[in-house]
Amino acid sequence: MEELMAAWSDGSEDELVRELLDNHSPFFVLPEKTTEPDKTSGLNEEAINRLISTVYSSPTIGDIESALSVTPRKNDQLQELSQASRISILERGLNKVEHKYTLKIKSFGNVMADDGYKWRKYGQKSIKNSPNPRSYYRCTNPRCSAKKQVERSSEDPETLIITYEGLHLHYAYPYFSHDQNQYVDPAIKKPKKTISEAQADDFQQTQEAQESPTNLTTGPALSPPEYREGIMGSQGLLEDVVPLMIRNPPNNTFSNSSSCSSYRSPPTSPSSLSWCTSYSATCFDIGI
DNA sequence: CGGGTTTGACCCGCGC
DNA sequence: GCGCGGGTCAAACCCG
Repeated sequence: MEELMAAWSDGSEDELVRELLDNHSPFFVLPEKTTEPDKTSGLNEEAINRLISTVYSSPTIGDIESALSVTPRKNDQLQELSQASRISILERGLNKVEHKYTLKIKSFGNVMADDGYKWRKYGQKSIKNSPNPRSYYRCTNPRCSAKKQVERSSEDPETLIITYEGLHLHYAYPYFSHDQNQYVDPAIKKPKKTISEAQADDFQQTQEAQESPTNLTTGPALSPPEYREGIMGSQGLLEDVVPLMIRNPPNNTFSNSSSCSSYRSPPTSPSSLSWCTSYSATCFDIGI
């Protein structure tokens, strides 16, 4: 496992750039061209360069904020919710420390915060001087090294502190779902309930996660049912997040977080870039 | 049964 | 060297 982790953190940028330059790659949708009927002809040099530079640069708070300020939705209800969520996100502060992003959010009522990714809990530790433990999660996709830590603020028990590490912009919570069944494409098999339900005692943060990452795109036209059928079948969704998400410093100091975008499984999909995204929700269960 | 959680052990870096 | 704290592992456990 270690080896694997190490392995996929090498040469990721090259991989990415190659992918970016591939006009036919289904995994990248350039921000301005997403609505273009014919994607293959829609890529221009400028856009490519922009993406490439994006890949090679670190994300900034500004990037995230601007991403969050996009309103790609036509769905009124969601839009409304999103708006509120976005505001609350930005107000509460998103911080970047080193290569980690920390997000503080309030757990308003039974609103559940969900980032649309499926996480697996792999540890929990009690924190010194705090009654609340910290939970450790990692992306369920074995190819993804994205991790997050969730803990409750000691000052304000209502506030959750989520620290994201690794790719996939897990550090940005674009939208929060209030309603269980938003965006559940009937054609899509409903994801099984996860983690959350089982233990979302505190915040009852249960819900599907269909909506979130999609909205991160700076592009105008990505809609939620990007979650095409085939949970494992579709590896996609990179288009959901790629403009912001895939950013690694060129040097190796950040190596351990380049995984998602770099690893390729030889025989299967040529571009297993971000299918880390699953639509199953994850909730914050911060200990009990 | 398979997948996810619990939870104590283990590892490792750091300060003394 | 030692203790401490944060992070991870992994076996046991739980649950649909």
